[in-house]
Amino acid sequence: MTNLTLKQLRYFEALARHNHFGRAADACAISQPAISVQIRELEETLGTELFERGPRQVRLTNFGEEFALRVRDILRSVDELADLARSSRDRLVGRLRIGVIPTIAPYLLPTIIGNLSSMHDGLDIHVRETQTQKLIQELADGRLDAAIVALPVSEPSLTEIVLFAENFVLVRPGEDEGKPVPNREMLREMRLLLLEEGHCFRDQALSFCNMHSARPRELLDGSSLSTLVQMVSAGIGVTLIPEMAVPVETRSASVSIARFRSPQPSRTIGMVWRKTSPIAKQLLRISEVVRQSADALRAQHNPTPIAHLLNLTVSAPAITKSTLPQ
Amino acid sequence: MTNLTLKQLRYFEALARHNHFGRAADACAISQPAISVQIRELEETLGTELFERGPRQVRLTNFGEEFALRVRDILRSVDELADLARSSRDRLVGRLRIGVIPTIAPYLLPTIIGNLSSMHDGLDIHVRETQTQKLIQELADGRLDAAIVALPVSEPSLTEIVLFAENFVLVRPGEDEGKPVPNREMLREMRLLLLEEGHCFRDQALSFCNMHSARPRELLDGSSLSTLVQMVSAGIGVTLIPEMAVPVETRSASVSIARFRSPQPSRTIGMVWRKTSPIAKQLLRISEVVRQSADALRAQHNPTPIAHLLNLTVSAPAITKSTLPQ
DNA sequence: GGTTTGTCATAATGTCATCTTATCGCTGTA
DNA sequence: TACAGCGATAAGATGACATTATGACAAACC
Repeated sequence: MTNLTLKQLRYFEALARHNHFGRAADACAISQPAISVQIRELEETLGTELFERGPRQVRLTNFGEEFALRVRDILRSVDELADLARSSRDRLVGRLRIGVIPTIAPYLLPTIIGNLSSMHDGLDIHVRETQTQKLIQELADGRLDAAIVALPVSEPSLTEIVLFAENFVLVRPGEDEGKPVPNREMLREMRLLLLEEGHCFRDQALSFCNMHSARPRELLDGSSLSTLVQMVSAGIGVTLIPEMAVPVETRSASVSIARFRSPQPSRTIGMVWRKTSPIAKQLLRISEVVRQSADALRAQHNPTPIAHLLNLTVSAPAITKSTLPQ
Repeated sequence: MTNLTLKQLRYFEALARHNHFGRAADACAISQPAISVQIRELEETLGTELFERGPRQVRLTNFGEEFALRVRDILRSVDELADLARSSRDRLVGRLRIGVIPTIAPYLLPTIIGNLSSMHDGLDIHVRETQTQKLIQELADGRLDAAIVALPVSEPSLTEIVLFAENFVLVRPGEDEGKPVPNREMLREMRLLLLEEGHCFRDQALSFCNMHSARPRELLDGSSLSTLVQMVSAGIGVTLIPEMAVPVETRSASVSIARFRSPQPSRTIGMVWRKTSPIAKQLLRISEVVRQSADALRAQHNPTPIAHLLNLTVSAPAITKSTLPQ
């Protein structure tokens, strides 16, 4: 009692079509005994005769007719499987789940999603916005396909690719416009507003000041860059924000923006995915799109484009300050 | 580049369910390398990865998810095939195409169809009413499953089974009621109305009179027994009809019915089907139903039931005549 | 009426696919 | 660092399936 095989069903279909063992065998590019044996085994497996073998002709039985209808359906479905695979071999298809940290998401995502959607039309993009730690966990769990975070992540199971570097700028109350830019030491004396625990950007900012998260609340916690900027605007303190956030966050706040002297604080933004991800190639291509989107975005607000390589020491000739019109 | 196999799809489904090669292999009652190899080959065939193999877990890719949905559909359909076969192994199912000669059909069919339908509820019965020659041809061509005809057919490729024997009775104008029953010789002198060429009953009647179809139209041709009886009723001649037709055909005609003295003319009605028919067993059972239906039908109109065996010489004690009320 | 032809079934044998056992290599963990 | 879990790989054994050759049988043809 062997099992049903697709081969048997294919032979059956051919025989049902030709009503002739020899011609069906030709159609299947096999010899006549091969099909003969396979049909017999199929019938034995089923426990029913599918064909009525007359001396002059072969004919489907009633049951065979019914069987043939279903078999044709099945074979079509199976062939569609292969088609489906072929069509999605190179094209990225289906759901793409991408995670982004909150200090990037609002500024980069609209552009990225627009570009990706227009380039891969069958793609539906799910975005998850949360802190690095959770993103990495979800990535590892397979609940995300990729994440855009600050590097390095240093997970050996993940591929990291650099997208760009972005500087941090100082956000002060509007009336501080023109005042000398504080250095790190001075910054430590000021009331520095930062994101709450868990945000990588908080750690990056603290790191710039040579402070560590152990140092408790001399500083206030804000839940978003937007909140921080609003608090600065209200004169509560100062904060750092990534360059990319400037256009959006300072639009409706009376604050002044100042760049630090070299070495400017900065972080590297990159994209990560599981090394085992089967869409690694496509993700690499996507990372290109993201990088270009980011470049375009920053060029749009920054007449002097900033090199985006990590190990770059810019000796900024002067302070570039900009207080954007609200 | 091997072909897709049901086995591969089954293994795939198991792995998709368990996300674990070892457990999936257990579920399939095979070793782990077997499933490992088959999945790899499936992926090679498709040209796409179905699973993402992490160090700690195995997970479906996006495409794998889509694939799994379709595969489950396919596997279910395939399993249904086997179920279908099992359920129709003994039960007669689907279409039953049965042919009946015109001198039987109107009298027997209503009962037969009723009985068969109620016994096999999935059965849809197609009836073809035409002359023996065509029935046999259609049977041989596979356009019919069985036929009810007068025996013998003497086709070596067909199985014949006797259903019953039926006598012929003489139909005379109503005013002949009570007149002596003619014998064969006398019959030849009378104006004998018969069915047109091609009906077996015509030949059987002629044969009884020791006439052969070569003998031309001393006699008129009617296209149905009903027509013949109506013509008799109009005084045009006499005719023979099978006993079974009496109740129906003499209902609305003023004719008298007379039985012949022994040896009574008779014919054997039987059922035939291709020896190669896969439903031979079921047809045999059906023939039983037909026989019982016929017996019941004749008993209903004939208080003295007539033995239905072929080689039977009945010395009819008297003439049983019946002119039924219209 | 024997012979030929067409057709499917069966037998013998070879080949390839596929399974099993044994083992490796990697990864995460005690 | 050693160990345990898990999947991949290798080698040998087994089984499925193909091919060629041949048989059986009925139809068709001298």
